[in-house]
Order: sequence, then structure tokens, then C-alpha cells
Amino acid sequence: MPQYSRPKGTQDILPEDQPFWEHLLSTVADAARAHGFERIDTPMFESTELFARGVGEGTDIVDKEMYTFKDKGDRDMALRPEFTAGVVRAYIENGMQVLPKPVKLYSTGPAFRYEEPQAGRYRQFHQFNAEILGIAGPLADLEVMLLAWDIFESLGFQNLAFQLNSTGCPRCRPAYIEALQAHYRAHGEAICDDCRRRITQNPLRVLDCKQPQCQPVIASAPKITDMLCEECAQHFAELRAYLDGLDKPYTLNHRLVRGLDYYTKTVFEVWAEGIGAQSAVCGGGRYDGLAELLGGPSTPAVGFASGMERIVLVMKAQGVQVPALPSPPIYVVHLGDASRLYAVKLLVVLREAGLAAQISMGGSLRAQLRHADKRGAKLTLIVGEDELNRGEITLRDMGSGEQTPVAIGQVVEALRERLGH
RNA sequence: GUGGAUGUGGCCUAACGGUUAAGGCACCUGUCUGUGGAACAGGAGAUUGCGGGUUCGAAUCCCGUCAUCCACCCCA
Repeated sequence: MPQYSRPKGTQDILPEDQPFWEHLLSTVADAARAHGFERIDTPMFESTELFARGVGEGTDIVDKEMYTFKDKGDRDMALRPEFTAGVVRAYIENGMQVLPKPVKLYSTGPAFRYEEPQAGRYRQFHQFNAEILGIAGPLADLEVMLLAWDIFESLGFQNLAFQLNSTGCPRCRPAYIEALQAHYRAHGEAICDDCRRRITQNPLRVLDCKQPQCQPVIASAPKITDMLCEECAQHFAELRAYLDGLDKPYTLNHRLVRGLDYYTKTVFEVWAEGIGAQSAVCGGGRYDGLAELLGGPSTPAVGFASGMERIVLVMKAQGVQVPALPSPPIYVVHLGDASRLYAVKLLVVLREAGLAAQISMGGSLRAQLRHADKRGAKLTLIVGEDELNRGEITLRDMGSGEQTPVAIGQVVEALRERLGH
């Protein structure tokens, strides 16, 4: 048994998994750039207060799941449990409100939540995050959704389902919550224990309860989309008109809610099958009140976060083919003390000429060729005493096994030709 | 935080409560003194997660603990 093991809920992303991650990251970056989103990187830790404010006291994320610590200056800090609060803080702090609107930002990186790990849920996980700031109209909501769409589409995902709802705004949501609570009071004895707690602490959450006894109560519950104020209703209708006009499939889901306080109006998720209970691969929505809540100028905004570990799970579950990462095509083999230094010099010359090469660490010729094969070399350069005495090296094609002598001065040229440069 | 399942070399798996915990993959070496992929042979690698208990005897049974996986909760 190893003396040390990785912390619970963390993962080592091994070389064999890197092709999935590289492909995902480049797909995300390409799509984001193509849609006009610019990259922003914010710190992995911020003041605890920022998240308490931004994400919301009373949410599980803030109350139970943050990695918090005091730094040596006695400041309360927290590893980021999500991206949006930090991005909005950066937007305010750097005066980005003076930039031409919309301000479209994306980031990728790790986030941290102290939870019980399970399929698709980790304590350190990676998110892709996108935000559009400064636009109140539903076209921004659409743009953000289209980015998610295009990413999942270019990844080749099958059976994607977009779930859509509105959670209203501070003007209309309180009335809805009251109606919901009244409905639940009327069915007080029929609901599960969790819902009895939720209906006061986090009332919208009763809507996505999975307990069988709660299903009839949910089905007969009032729908928020019937109780939206004029402005929210119109916003929602316009967004749906865009989606309908584009023939983008989506499911109206009046049970879809968000666990973070800052959401207003639009909420959406993307679901994928076959990766366990944690099937939401992307979740987001509008958060018009957040910037002001964090002490900045009133700034309407909309965005989403996507869990990259879950996306990798989907890629594997759906058999998505990802390009192999290239290994150096050239492998330098050497025989004996006299040839070793020469082989190293040759290696450096090749690299300076822009040719990707690596050198054998020694052993019998047989062992060195075996390594060359296992490392996926296309061409092996054999540098031995015989070759050196003749002023040449032996070039072995690992595909055909064919060997040709090459004059030392011609090596770079010969390799370029063989590799099709 | 709650519940269930599972812990045997790096990975996968075997071993009726009974010798020195067996095999496969991978790794290293040799057959091949300067030629990869195949075959064959050999080598290295495990106080059976940890701690107690039952027993003449525990990988195996019991208790505890830790870890992993899955689910709840919550969320990406």
C-alpha cells in the first residue's frame, strides 16, 4: 500500500486520459473564441465573503461545502466553489463596465466543494464557464445557450436534452414561493421529510424531489411560468421564440430550479444519459442582480458552467473518438561510450532544427529498439562506432524495417524528407 | 451529513478456515555478444487497506476504522 494517497474526491488525470482532456479543452477554447468570448482567469481562491455574498448564505455550497482557511494575514479565504462570483468581482474591480457591451468572457479551471464523492461528482473538479455581461435582453441568453450547444455538438454528443425554465425575478418570485408553500401546507402529510424541510429553507427545491410520494404533489403544484411578472414573461417568450425559430430542441421543465441565490429569469441545463445520477453536464441562467449585490454597477448578465469531468464521462460512455497526442517521431539510439556523446549532440541538432526527437537511455540495441517501438517512434537513428567511423548514421524506418545509411551532414534533410516536411 | 456495496503485487483476477498467497496483463533480462513487433525461458514486484477479536490455524469468520465505488442530500 502506498504511504500517501490522493485526497478524497480528487483525481489524478493520467497520461492515458489526457487525450480526452486536451480535445475537450481545445474544443471549448475554439468554440468560445469563434463565438466572440474572451478568456479570463481569476484566482482559485478569493475572500470567503465574496462567495458568501455572491453564491448566497443559506445555500449548501456556502454553508457546508466550501474549503475555507485563514491566510497568514488572518484573512478569511475560500477555494472557489464556482466561477461566476470571481468573474463578476473581476469585472467590477477592473472597471470592465466601460468596455463595449456585451462583455463576453469564458474561463476553465478547477473548482472545489466539500461533498461526498460519487459518479460525476468530485471535491476538486473542473469547469468550463461562460458569461455575457451588460445585456438585459434574451438575445444574450440565447447566445450563451448557443455556445453550449455548439460545444456539445462538436464533441459529437448524442441525445442531448436542453431543459429550460424561468425562475422569475425579485418582483414575481416571492408571490410564487408563497403559492408553492401554501400548496405544500395543504398536502402537509403526504410529502417526504426532506421536502418538509425544503419548503421553508429552499422552497423551489421541492420541485426536483425524487421521492415517489412527492410526485403527485409536484404535479399539482402551481407553475412559476404561470405567475411571472410582465417583464419576465415577455423575456421568457422572446427567448423561446428564438429557440423555436432556430429549431433548437428544448424541453420546458417547470421543475428546473437552481441552487444558487443569484439566478433570475432564465435557467437552463443540459442533460446527458449514461453517466449516473449526476446527469447535468451544464447548468446556467441569468443573474441580473449579482453585480450590484457585489457592490458594482447594476449589470444584467447571463452565463453557464459546465462540469468537465462529467463531459469526459459522457465522451467515454458515448465512445467519442479523440485524436491521439503526438509523440516524437524520431528516436536516437546509441551503442557504446564513444557514440553516446555524439548521439546527444545529434539530438540537440535535431531539436534546434525543429524536429521532435528523444534519445534512448541506453541498454542493448535490442532493448533500445524495443523502447523506440513502444514509444511510437516512426524513425530510429542508430549511432554506433561502425557508423561514426564511416561518418554516417543508420536511419531505420520502424514501419518497414528498412535501413539506410545517411551521411552525418545530411541527417536533418533526410529526416525532413521522410517525415514529409 | 445518511445509506448500500467492495477492499489480494502497478492493473485484472484465483485460493473448501489448513504447507512458502496462485495466474494473466504490464515491466526488466535472456534465447538474439549490433537490430523492435512474435514465441519461449527467467527475474523483480504482496507484512491480502489498517487495528483488534474468534480459532491450534484467518486473505477467508466477527467488531471497529479508513479508503474506493454507487445512491440520497446537493450540484457542474
